[in-house]
Amino acid sequence: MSMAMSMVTRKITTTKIDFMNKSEVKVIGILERVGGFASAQELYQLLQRNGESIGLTTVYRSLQSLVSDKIVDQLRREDGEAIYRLCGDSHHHHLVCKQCGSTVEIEGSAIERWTKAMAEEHGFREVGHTAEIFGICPKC
Amino acid sequence: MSMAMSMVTRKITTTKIDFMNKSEVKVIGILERVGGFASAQELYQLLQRNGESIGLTTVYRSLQSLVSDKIVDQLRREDGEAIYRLCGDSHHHHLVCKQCGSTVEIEGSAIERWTKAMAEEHGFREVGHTAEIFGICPKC
DNA sequence: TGCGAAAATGAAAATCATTTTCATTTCTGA
DNA sequence: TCAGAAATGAAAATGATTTTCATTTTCGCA
Ligand SMILES: [Zn+2]
Ligand SMILES: [Zn+2]
Ligand SMILES: [Zn+2]
Ligand SMILES: [Zn+2]
Repeated sequence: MSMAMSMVTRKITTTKIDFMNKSEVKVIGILERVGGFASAQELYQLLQRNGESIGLTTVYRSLQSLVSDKIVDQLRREDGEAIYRLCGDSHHHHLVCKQCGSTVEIEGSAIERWTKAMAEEHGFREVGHTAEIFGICPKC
Repeated sequence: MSMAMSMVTRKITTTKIDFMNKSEVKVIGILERVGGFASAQELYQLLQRNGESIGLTTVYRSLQSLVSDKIVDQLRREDGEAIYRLCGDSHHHHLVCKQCGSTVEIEGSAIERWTKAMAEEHGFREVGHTAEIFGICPKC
């Protein structure tokens, strides 16, 4: 559907290696710096602050393309806004303070196993998950 | 509407009914008829077709209220639209098909323990959590 | 090197779910 | 009965995302 995608599809006939266009490289660059999830709007603002010349439309288009090429993961915040991150960033979860908003990244090997087990038990494939813990931190 | 009546009769055994207004009862009635997830817009249209007099704003307001009372579950479709469904009383999580939207309620004792352990480890109190699994179901 | 086609870009408009505003109606309890 | 509170919904506002479309850039090839 997207131009970038059809281009990739066509050129991939022999190898998986292909180039991305300028905008996609910029988006990947900022995602790298962010190191985790960010929304399209946030990425756009970060790029602006970094002095990059790129339009919001193009940020959205690049993200779409990167997602459909499996280079970027797309999830949803609780309010429905889409958030993106580079595939391969280490997977983790969050412990968030309801009061002050401070966040702790936590490892979730237990939850990873639980997810896998539940999915298998019900015959689901291509499984992903979300898990966040909310509470009140020691300081609050 | 007979559907709503049966609902009222059933819910009277709980304390929840005492805090529900007319619109919330209507919304619960249509959710019962739907029997699964539906968006606010869809519920509104169904209510209209059923000849119910209720505004879209009120549907949204009722859903918000029911969600915060833990009577209704709120999830997100892949496109970010919120979807709702009547929820069992006990705490549970969901296994949702990305393709057809079918859902399975799952027990999460493992994840409950994980949550508690993580919270304790970091000194958090008054802890709650969210956890959903997304994948493709056997039928799809 | 130059040209025409294809791809990329982004500003502005459109879309669409959701929220807010606010005036009106309905309910409640003394 | 009546004043204040709660509920309602139409219309406007919001905000993310998509679409449109005119312009610019890149690419393939002679
Ligand atoms: Zn705190
Ligand atoms: Zn995980
Ligand atoms: Zn399915
Ligand atoms: Zn749980």
